[in-house]
Amino acid sequence: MQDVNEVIISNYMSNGLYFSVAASNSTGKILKITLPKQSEDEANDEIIEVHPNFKLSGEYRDVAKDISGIYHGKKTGLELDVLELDVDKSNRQLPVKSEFMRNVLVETFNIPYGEVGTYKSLGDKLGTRAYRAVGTVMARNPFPLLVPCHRVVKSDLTLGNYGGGREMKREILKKEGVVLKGDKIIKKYPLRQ
DNA sequence: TCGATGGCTTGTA
DNA sequence: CTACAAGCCATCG
Repeated sequence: MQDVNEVIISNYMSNGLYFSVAASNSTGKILKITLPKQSEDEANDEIIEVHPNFKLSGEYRDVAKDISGIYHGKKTGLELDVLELDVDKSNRQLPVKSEFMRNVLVETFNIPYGEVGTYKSLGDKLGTRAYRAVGTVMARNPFPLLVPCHRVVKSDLTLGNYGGGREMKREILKKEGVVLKGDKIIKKYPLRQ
């Protein structure tokens, strides 16, 4: 597999919020997704920071639209195989940095719409007690929304932290039908442990 | 290489 | 309910 030399950035705007996705020009796989931003530049800049060689194109606009949909509470038909999940064994600018990171991201992807998992439940599935390390993977998730780290909460069912802020996490979960009281999920089910 | 740092968890008070 | 300590272990500089 060759290096990522150039990425294709596509955008989508909805309700004044801008989303960007970056795909590899060689494999077509998604390398990075941004959370909603106030402007297109702001969204693009987050990607360009990591991938300075880029071109803008509408090629992945449909993907960006789906990402925007997830933010607004819709389900997505996108599958895991749109993502670049190869582990970055050397210095190839790939987003997934370790087997551990890949495993955590895949497990997170499998948390269904409207359900939640916990940092602990993910760790347990992977046979590790490195719950904090699970949180670190969430914090560095290159594919927010599509890999639904917003559905990963603390073991006491309070929200925990989120890259886009706790408020954003709460709002997305509410749109998915998760019932909260303050920072705590009160509805016992649906709940994925 | 090794210590510091985390979107955490559990136990104790 | 809050507060703090200790434990965990992958990652980063």
